[in-house]
Amino acid sequence: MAAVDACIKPNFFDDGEDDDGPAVFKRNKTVSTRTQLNPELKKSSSQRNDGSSVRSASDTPKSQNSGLQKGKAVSSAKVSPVKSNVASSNASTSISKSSSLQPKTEINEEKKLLNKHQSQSNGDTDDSDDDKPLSARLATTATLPKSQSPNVLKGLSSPVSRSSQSVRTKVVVKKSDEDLEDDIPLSSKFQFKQSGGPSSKNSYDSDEDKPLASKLQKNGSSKRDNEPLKSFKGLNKRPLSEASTSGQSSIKRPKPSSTPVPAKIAQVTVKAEVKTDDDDNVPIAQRMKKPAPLVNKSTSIKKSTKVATMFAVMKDTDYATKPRFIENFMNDWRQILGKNHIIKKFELCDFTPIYEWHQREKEKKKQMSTEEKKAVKEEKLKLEEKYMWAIVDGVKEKVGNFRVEPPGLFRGRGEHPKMGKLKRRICPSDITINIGKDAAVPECPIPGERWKEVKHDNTVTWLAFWNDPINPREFKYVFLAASSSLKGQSDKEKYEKARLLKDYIHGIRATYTKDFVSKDITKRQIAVATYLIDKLALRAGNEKDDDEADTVGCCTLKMENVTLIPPNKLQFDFLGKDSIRYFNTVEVELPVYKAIGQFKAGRGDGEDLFDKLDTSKLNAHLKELMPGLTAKVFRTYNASITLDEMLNRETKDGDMAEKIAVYQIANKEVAIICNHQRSVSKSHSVQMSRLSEKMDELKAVLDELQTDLMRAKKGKPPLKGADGKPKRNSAPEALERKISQTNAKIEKMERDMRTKEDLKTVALGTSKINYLDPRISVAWCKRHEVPIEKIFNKSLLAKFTWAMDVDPSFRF
DNA sequence: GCTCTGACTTGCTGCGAAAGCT
DNA sequence: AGCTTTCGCAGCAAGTCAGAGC
Repeated sequence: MAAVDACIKPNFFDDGEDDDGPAVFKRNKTVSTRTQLNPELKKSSSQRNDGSSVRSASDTPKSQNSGLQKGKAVSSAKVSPVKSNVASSNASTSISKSSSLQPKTEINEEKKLLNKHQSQSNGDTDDSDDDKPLSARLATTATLPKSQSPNVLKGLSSPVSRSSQSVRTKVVVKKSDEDLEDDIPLSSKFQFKQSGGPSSKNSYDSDEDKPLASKLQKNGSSKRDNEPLKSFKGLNKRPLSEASTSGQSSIKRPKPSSTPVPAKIAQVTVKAEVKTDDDDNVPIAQRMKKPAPLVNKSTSIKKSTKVATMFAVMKDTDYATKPRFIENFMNDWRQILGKNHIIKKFELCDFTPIYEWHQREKEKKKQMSTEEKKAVKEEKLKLEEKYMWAIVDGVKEKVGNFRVEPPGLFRGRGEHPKMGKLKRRICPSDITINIGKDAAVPECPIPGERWKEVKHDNTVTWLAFWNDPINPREFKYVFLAASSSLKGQSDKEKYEKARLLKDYIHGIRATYTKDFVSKDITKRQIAVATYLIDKLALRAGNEKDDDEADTVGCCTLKMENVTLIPPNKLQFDFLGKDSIRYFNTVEVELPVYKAIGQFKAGRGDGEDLFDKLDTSKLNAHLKELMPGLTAKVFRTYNASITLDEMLNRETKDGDMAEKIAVYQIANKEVAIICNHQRSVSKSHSVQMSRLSEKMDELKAVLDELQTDLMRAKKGKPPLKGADGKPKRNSAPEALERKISQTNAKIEKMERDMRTKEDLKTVALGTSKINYLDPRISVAWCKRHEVPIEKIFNKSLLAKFTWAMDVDPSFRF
């Protein structure tokens, strides 16, 4: 495995039996990762970090395969958001990641990064590597010395994005452009240049069936009361600012594959325009190195095509019809096309051919035999195995997502101002890795590139991070998997804290009840906000920037989000996290109702309901009431206590199915409290009508049986069946039996239909994963002899290994 | 005391596989 | 066996919240 440090690898693979199991790593260490849990630790670490200096190119450990690298002045120069720095000096070779909090931790980790950025001069082949593991790409493309077998990837889908496959066509690539090109159907590239036919005008907006269209909508609708969705105003608060920044690199997301398809962009001919500066996203050092602008017509075309493909594959989604998405996409695409390109207007582009090509590719993939699929999967797994594990304090732990995100168009949720922008490719030089001090630095898989930085910070849990290309002030991290003991430990701490709230909750409620009428308006607001968070499980509601979707939480509720309904009801209507609508009318205590009335008095829409409050003030106050208490603890507490109480109240001595139904009802209750919604499946209505048809049939059968029964009792023969054929005589007892069976069927079907309808917008999984103390479920299963597998799937079992040995008498 | 940064948790969706149904 | 529905999971967006920095 190319990328891995020799000494690391053995550890990873040799002891492998437990590799895939939900191995339980028992460790005693309890240091917590989170700052809050261990303030001291954190503090010191940060201090330390600050003190350290930023590594400059020269500091980098030679161990990185830098031989080749062009020492780019690295990122240091560029804004690295990272405040810290590397412990460079000591850099000696060690890099393994450290994540553990313990001093001696050493995590070895292997990481793969995908970028290719500069395919070294050989430049050719840049076939859609997006989906290949980096190393594989290298192998194929170039010089990677120890790389794995060259064509391993054939036919594989990209590690980056699972569903797509890449085009293996060869393309001449020049360095900086590569990014965009991977995966674009070659032919489409060609097409680009040719002038597209007369094409229909914008088939684009016309023909789509927008399956997604309804999502927002439905999300919006409240499941609690089926109220029609109101429309929310979009936010366009911000004019696509940095188009320039983004424009730079390329991207692509779809990955398709083999067959080149002539995708044409309708009436437009794409001109290959030479864009000299299109290597914006190329590390400076590399650019310098670049012999000359290799960018030429063809690369530019490829790039453009890639970007077009990214859009084309989204043609049948809701995004493709959103003006903001289109505008952002066009702005970024234009940057790639260049100023003088003939493509100017979105409306004149026909993305259909690319879209259709993509559909064909998907279909092809679907048609593969089971064996072929299996083989591909195994192959992929083999290639990725080395990136899947880290050694933390000597224990092999599973790594969470070890892939960087492939280039693509940003799909924000709700009315996100940046939707449609190009998400550029992430390169090694974007990535900071964190490994044990003594661990060997994982080899940078791309010749000529190097990691942005190698750190040895054992006070944090991340293994690697890079800046989010859409919002460079933010980061994307690689963490250990949910099943790791590190995560399990913090999960457990989370639930322990929520349990602690049980001991304080009465006092807290008494306090806020008293403060509903406090003279101090801040106090009153804190009291009311806490009440809402407690009673309605609202989120805290941090402030948001204008370049994010316009959503709110408790502290950021606006005047118009809460309506007073006399005598003492409040109607909430707002978009919360992920732009999911929260619509709920609740009866509240009169003092709360009055207080809200006061807060609203004399103020208008757009203003904050809690103008004296923000999340830090609120949390600071909560902390005075209970150590470590913050707003989100209430959600965990209320979810878990609800499950615990419902399970214990409702479980009867029934059969297994009944017990599980009890669990599901409780789970549903929690999901509703937390407002966990899902979009209605596209086929929901079809499925429902199918069920009702069946129901009608059953009822008809029932009627017929009843008639027959009546006649049989009178000694008459049954009437002819619906098909006109005569039926056999049946004894009344037999008919009665059939009737009761049919009734049972009808009842069951009615139940199923109700449940289906009921749950069509309710997502049960989120609460199970994040809010329900697994010990409640495990203990309940033990008490009622329900196999835990009926409640938790494989990954939840792995995630909750820490909870499995709980005592059956455990109560939250 | 406020803003910004950084780290980590929470959340929904889409896709492919498994399970269920006819 | 073939089709439909559900399940499981990866992907990645979007929250929360602590602490640094000004």
